[in-house]
Amino acid sequence: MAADPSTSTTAAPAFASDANSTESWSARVRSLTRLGRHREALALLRDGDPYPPPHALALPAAVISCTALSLPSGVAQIQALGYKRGLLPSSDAYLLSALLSSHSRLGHLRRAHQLLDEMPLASTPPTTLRTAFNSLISGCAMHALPAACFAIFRRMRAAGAPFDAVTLMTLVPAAPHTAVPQLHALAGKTGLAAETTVANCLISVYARRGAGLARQVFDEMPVASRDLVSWNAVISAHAQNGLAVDTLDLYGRMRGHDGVGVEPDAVTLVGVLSSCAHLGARSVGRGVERYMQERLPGFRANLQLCNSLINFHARCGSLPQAQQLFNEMPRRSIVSWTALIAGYGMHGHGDVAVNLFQTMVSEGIRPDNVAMVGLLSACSHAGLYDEGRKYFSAMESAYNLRPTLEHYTCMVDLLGRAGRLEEARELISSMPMPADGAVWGALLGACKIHKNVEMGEEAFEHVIKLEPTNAGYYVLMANIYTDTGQLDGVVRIRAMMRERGLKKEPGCSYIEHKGRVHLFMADDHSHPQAKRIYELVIKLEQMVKEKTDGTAGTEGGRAVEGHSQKASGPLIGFHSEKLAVAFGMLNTDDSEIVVIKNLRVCGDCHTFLKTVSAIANRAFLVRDASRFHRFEGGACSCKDYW
DNA sequence: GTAGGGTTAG
Repeated sequence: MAADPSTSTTAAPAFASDANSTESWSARVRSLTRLGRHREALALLRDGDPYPPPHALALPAAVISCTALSLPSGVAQIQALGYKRGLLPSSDAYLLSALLSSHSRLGHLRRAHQLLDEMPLASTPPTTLRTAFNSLISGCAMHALPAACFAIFRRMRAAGAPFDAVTLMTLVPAAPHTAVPQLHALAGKTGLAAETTVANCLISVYARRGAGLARQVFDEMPVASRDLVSWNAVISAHAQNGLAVDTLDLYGRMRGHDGVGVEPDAVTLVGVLSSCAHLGARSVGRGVERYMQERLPGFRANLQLCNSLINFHARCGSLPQAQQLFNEMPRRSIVSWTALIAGYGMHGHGDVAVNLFQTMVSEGIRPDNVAMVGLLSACSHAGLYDEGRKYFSAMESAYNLRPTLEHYTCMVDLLGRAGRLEEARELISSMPMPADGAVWGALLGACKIHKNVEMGEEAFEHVIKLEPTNAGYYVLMANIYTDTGQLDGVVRIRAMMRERGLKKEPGCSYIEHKGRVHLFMADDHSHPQAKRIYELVIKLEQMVKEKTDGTAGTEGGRAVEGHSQKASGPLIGFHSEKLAVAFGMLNTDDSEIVVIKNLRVCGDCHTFLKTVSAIANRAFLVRDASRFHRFEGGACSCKDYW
């Protein structure tokens, strides 16, 4: 074995004055292995003085180094040496475990089993048995052989070998989800569930199927036994399952009293930033960014963390910051590109998104399904009909990607909003898989824009079969009837909703001011400044009415939120975004007012905000459920296409 | 000295 010249030179001085006993020689091998300098470790073992022969302490390290370098013949040599010196089949637990793990990692599971079979079960100490079985189980887990893991575990118990936290930590992630509660119960019975590592493992595995059980395990842990990994696991569990508010709540607790002695790391922040991005929680996210700059100086080298930050900025209205971060990254992944592409898409800059995508491809990055969703939705938001169609068909022909339901949803949205409703419906019938609620919902949304009752009814029929409890679709259909003057239809839909006990999701908007979040619901009077806010909205309504008199039309949407039975009343709607914007106007001078909203902006509010941006000479950036609208000088960045 | 837990984009 030749030493790697680039690293062996650095190794020499450290050991130059070392004694020549076999122990210190072995210690040198072990330490090189631990440092990941595997070639040097093996070179030392091989080229060192063969007499006296290497101490037993060097052998497990040598096995690890051979494994890391994928050298099965080296492993075999060491194993032979182990037999020759009587360390095997069972007297040196460390060598045994290292060999079992090595054979399993290298995919030689039969050899691993043989080694286990040779062990004299009766005369081997239980702790040695335990590590031996654990090693083999973990090897099988690494090769995604869950059945083998459990077969060995049964054998382990039959042999009377005790299992421990490591056993459970290896089995739990390998187990089919239905078996996890049984392992959990076993952990409880044996007291192993109290081990932090076992609990952490249960949290992360439960998290794959919702946050509920993960949270329960976390909550049941004694506060003092929660370590950084516990917090990261529970925070990620909520972030991954879309529970952004709970994620931030947990983060707050971690930073406060409950997390004493635990400092967030990059993993924590990845989950937190993702939730900030979803919520539009700008001040929390900026706090995270400051924390990174102050406490994690090397964060730019952390791809995942940078990607999360790009996504955060892009989705929270700071495209320039997202772009700058992207430019400064030493290394980028497809995730970095996708976050930026989707960000430009959300802001209506479809052309930029398409250019970025082209650059990405020209740099040799092959698009994946997620990148295509970002690109197609960017085309959709910008009305780039031809590009959207081109890239959709390129998925299969150029990139060997099979379109998923999400891609079809984007395309139905793109075609439908472009007014090509028939084409959109044809696309649905050509799909190789059954359409889901989102696909039909996209068609329904397009029918709302183009006031097409017949096709809307067809889409509605499908969508409520697939998602009978999603109130948003009923509201959409009702709005189509409202817009086309079919009030009997509106009544019918309302009756359906009542019968089914469905309530439309309340609209809410929020704005951050001086580090605090000000949340507004439709027709909400709870804000301390409510009186002034309403006075301003009413005054602006009046001004807007005068300015747009006769030209505003009845741009639908008044049934979207709030008390829409007043739809026939005066043209005053206290939708949440109007309240939030008014609050911003009252409390700031000339900066851009940023509002985050949970539902789509309705046509009335859209007209209102455009006009007010001109009257008051202010810029408003509103993120609604699907994209950004930037209102300035009487126009919106969506060019009224949304 | 051996076996080993948490991570992003739509």
